Amino acid sequence: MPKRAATSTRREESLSRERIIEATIELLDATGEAGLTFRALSEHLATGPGAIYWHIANKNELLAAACDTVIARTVDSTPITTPEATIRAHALAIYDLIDEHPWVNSAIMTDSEGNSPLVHILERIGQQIRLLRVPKAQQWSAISTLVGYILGISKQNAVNRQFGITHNLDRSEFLDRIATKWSQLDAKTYPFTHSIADRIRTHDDRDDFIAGLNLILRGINAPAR
Amino acid sequence: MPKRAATSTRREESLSRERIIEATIELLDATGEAGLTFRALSEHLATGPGAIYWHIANKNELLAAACDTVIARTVDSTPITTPEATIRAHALAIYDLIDEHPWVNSAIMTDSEGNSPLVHILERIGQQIRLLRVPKAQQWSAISTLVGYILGISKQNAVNRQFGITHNLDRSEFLDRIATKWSQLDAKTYPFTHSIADRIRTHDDRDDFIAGLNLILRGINAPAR
DNA sequence: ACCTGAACACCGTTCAAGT
DNA sequence: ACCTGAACACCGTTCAAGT
Repeated sequence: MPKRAATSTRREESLSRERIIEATIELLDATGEAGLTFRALSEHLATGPGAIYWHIANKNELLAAACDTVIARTVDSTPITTPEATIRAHALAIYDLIDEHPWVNSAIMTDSEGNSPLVHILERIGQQIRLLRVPKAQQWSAISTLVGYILGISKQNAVNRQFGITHNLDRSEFLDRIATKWSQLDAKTYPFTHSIADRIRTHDDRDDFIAGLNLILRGINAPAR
Repeated sequence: MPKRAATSTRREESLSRERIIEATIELLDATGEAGLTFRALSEHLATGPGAIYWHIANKNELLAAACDTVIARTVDSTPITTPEATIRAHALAIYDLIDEHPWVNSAIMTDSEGNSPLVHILERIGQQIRLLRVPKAQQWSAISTLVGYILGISKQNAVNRQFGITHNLDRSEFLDRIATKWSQLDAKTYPFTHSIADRIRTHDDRDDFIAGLNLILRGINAPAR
């Protein structure tokens, strides 16, 4: 790591894969996924759009590499305590990461030059599954369910939030509209949706995420029937 | 429903929202999400790209409407038996639907002209949650976890499968490459990933999906600690 | 009222030409 | 070896003009 105290962008530095990825992350955070264009990125790097192709194969690889960098940073900086608490902490860290950087969504399952962002998550949570003394035969379903749940919910949450932002909707107003719509549904054909219409107004997505996580952890710990 | 025995496309019929959506579904199934362009669609309908805008606001609405149609059909044609079996049946039906029509992925959370595809799923599964005698206070977390899990995993599965198809990878070959990559990781820093490298070779995504579903259902039925 | 299709303002990617 | 930027083959969307 030869980089040191590079607070702002320096133009004199030559192009490099690392520098391109750093600029990509900045651009994605600043302008969102739609804002990442080769023209904007090359302008940010004070070069031409073609120059980037010397270091990176295409847009997919660019996104994947940015994603991998950001996931690794998050996992590495989340503390390890007791198994269940560590799983919760990592789950929430990833949830919050994707919430703040919704573009991570699109690239988390792809891999850039061989190693996928997924492995960082898999490893950390897998180690805790072992510590919970889950029998070897059930470790796979435990880990695949957990990781699938964490990524699945986090992704959806990010998409929803982003949708709200791009259509600049006020959250409570938005939920209110759904609640109203649901309570206007025919109570005979939609009795359940009707009955929980009010509940959606006060719900918190992050709390729901934790509740589901607890449900799964309870299932992992419960004796098989 | 005035349509009857319209086996192939008829040009004489005038344009309509319904006809456009039907053509959209056909085009999406035939050529995938990338294949849905206004130019291709208008050609399919023997008209110009501008004509579609008379009936539909934009591409988002087009996708949302196609998605809603296809979800409603699936939910309506899945049988209702015992609560747990019905939840499983619907979960799998949606899993398979998204697997077969991966484009559903992009639109399932949006809504077209007021009603979201989500409501169909919510209602059916919610009714079964009630029949399981889940206390009122826990119904919300149960339904949001279940629906979140079902959609989350199904979506990821569809993305993965689609990735495999567009890069035309042989599945077992692809898994083999991941397994090899994982087993080549440093066993000290990646002990867990290392240990399950073999497991990934034989795993079945649909089985994992069911296993996770069972874990959640077990958690829903288990007594709170 | 409904449809047409040229035109506009963008994309990702390529590639001859430069240094 | 690395960079430039014009050019290519596309997009979604608009809108004057037609019927």
